[in-house]
Amino acid sequence: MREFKGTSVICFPQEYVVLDLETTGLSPIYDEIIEIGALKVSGGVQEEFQTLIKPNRMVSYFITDLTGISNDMLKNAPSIHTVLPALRSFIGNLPIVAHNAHFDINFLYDNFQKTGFTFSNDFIDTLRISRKLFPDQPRHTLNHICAHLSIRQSNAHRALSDVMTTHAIFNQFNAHVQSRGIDIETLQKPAIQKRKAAVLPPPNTGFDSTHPLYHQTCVFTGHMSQMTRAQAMQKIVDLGGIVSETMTKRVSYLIIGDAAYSNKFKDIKSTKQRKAEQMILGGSSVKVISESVFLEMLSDAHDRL
DNA sequence: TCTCCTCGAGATCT
DNA sequence: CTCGAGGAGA
Repeated sequence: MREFKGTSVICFPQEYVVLDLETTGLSPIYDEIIEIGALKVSGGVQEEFQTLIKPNRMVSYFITDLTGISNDMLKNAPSIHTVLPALRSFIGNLPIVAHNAHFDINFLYDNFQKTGFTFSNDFIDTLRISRKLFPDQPRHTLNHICAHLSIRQSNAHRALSDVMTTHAIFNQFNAHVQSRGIDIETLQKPAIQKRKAAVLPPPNTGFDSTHPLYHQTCVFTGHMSQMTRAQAMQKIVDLGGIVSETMTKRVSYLIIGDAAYSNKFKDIKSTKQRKAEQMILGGSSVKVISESVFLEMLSDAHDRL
């Protein structure tokens, strides 16, 4: 489905089309476009595209309330089929800039396809860029970004107005990247995956030397159901224990998460568990325990406090 | 240590 | 959809 859909890219090209749609709802399959707004930036010149579109069914009160677009306003508007050819030539092969671009791209793709046009333009999603540039921001809606960057919005939820807002955001993102010398390539690539869960030093120095985990080396396998692996590691460190990544002869406990494996690996033991069983056959005293038994050992520590 | 895969959580558009 | 976590295998 949507075999020829373009790629989501992160870049700040010289030429592009900022675009926004108003629709009868969120579903590209069941809902229809009622307004198109676009701004083409090409060769240092800006050109606007704006039109209302008459859908085949009524616009709900919710949408009229949200956008200010009423059925009466759409009464004499052109149908989508008469608008699409002009939009297609307006856009050309330029990349599309939009906020939550998949929403607009999917609507356009489906409508273009029905009308016999191809649409495989790449697209630049300001939502995605915002999350990359400002990961500490709690939200990345158009409204939140505007407040954060001190951008003034006018007539929100009308297509061309939102286009201008998105364009202002896009320009500020560009300036932010330029001024800080942020490498676009590193933005485009997925973030570097952390291999190890971060574990902080224990808060206390006086450990309970009688606790069963004290000075014991522990290894995890499988998904924990009651807490994250990082939290479990922290518990062990806080009790004076040691966390290891690999099964070696100095490991005392292998802790198996209770959460189910994916269907594909159901009933298949992890390599860590097989290694532990081999070691036990060879005379090792490593103990293989379930997550629930591990949790009991932790609560045992609470009883002593 | 590295790459590839799967899964779940969380978020945005009208 | 995007991303991070975690497992598997080399």
